[in-house]
This record gives sequence, structure tokens and C-alpha cells, in this order.
Amino acid sequence: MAINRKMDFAADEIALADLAKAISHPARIAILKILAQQESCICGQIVEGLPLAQATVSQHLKELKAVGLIKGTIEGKTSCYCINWEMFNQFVSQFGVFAELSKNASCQSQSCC
Amino acid sequence: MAINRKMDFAADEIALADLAKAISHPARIAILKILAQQESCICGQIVEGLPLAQATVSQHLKELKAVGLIKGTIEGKTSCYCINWEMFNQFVSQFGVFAELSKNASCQSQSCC
DNA sequence: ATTATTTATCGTATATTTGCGATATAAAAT
DNA sequence: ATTTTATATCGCAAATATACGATAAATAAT
Repeated sequence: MAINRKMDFAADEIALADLAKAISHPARIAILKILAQQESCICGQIVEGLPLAQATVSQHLKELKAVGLIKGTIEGKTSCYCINWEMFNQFVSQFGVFAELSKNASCQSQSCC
Repeated sequence: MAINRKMDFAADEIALADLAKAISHPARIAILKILAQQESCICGQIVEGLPLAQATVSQHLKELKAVGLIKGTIEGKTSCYCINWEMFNQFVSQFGVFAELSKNASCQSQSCC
């Protein structure tokens, strides 16, 4: 890669890409589905629900937590995770930007595609 | 990684993860923004608009095209790309699934998060 | 016909991600 | 006090992703 060009992009583009990266693995999609179904809590049952080792699941949970898509607290011996809907909805709403940009597009030609 | 566990997940989870991965780099977010602004066409100006070498941009375009988020056609000497809104909207709509799952969640406790 | 322009692809170096066994940590159960 | 249980972290191997120079391919301009 020689050098990482990530920082040459706009902050909002980096932020959106980071959120997308957080859900760019089927395991992390599956985790979000499990958490959505149970609304909250669910501790280590996530491990049982996935075809991965405990260490690997823990790592995926860490990545989701790092970008703020889930919250996690320690409850005695176990850990408890849930979706951070505020962040999740903020993430999804960012896709509206693309449609807005296209509304006042400079060229509506559709000439080639 | 030893072995790739991707295929142990559900097809729809893999598909959504693949789309998310396609937009998990700021360069590809930036490309989609440029294409949205111009609605269609725009060939190699994308390269000018990005802080990356031509070969790198071409590779990013290829990835977006591979998942169907953009369409591209050759127009004589140049290439013309545009957003595939059908795929884009289908992608975004998939995030609604998570909210739906949470509606009939088995536990609304919010006890720990 | 030759040259210039545009874009895709190849090859390769480096960076990052993924996966997991081993181990650490910390609370609960005995 | 010791053992069991639950989860996070470390360290490493293998897989993927990123970046780009060099080059190919194909059209347009001269």
C-alpha cells in the first residue's frame, strides 16, 4: 500500500466509511440482527448463535462498539450488549445525502448509463 | 485467518456485508458523491477529483461495479459511470430490517444498556 | 501511419483484517 | 480457599485490501 491515503479525504466521508466497514462482515451483521431481535441484553448467547470461536466473536463485538453502533456493559460475570439506535439511525440517515445531491445535479442527461 | 468462515453465514447477511464493504472506503464514498452530483456520465474526471492515482481509482470503480452499486459503459475513448439507484435504494432499504426485528423483540427490558 | 489520450489490468509491496488457541481477569459457585 | 464460568486480550498465521508504477488495449487526433 506504500502509504495510507485515508486522511486525504473529508472527515464525513471517513466517518461514513468507518461505519460501513464496521458492518462489512457477515458476523457483525448477524450480531446486529441478534441484538435487534432481543432488543437488549444478551450476553454470551451471541457466541452460541455464531459459527465462530469466542475470541473471534469478542473481537467483532469490540469493533462494533468502537464505532458506537452497539453499547456494552459488564454485568457481574457476564457482558451485556445492545444496539445503540441513536448511532444506528444517524448512520442510516446519512444515505439520504446521496439522493439529495442527485436532485440538484448539474446534468440529468442519462446519456450513457 | 486459517479458514474463511464467511460462507457459514446466511446468504442475505453475506450480501448486505458485501454491499457495506463496497462503501467501506472513503474513496468509494467520494466516488458515489461525485456521481450523485453529476447524475450520470463523468468519466475520468473522477480521477481528478480524488487524491489517488489513476490505477487506484480504476480499481475502486471496479469494486463498486462488482456489487452493482454503479454502472459503467465504454464511450469511445472514455468510460462513463453512474449510480445504479435501483441497487443503491435496495441496499439502503435493507437497514429497515433491523428496526422491524426490534419491534417484535422478545425482551424490551433495556435492563443493562 | 504515427502519436497522443484514456482507461483497464498486471504485478508487487505493504497494510489491514480475520480467526483462533492460549492466557489473563474477574466474578460466582462450591 | 479453590474451582468453575464468562469474557477480554495477546500473539501469531493466513487471507484480503490498498496503492501505484508499468504496461496493455483501444480509440481519437495529427
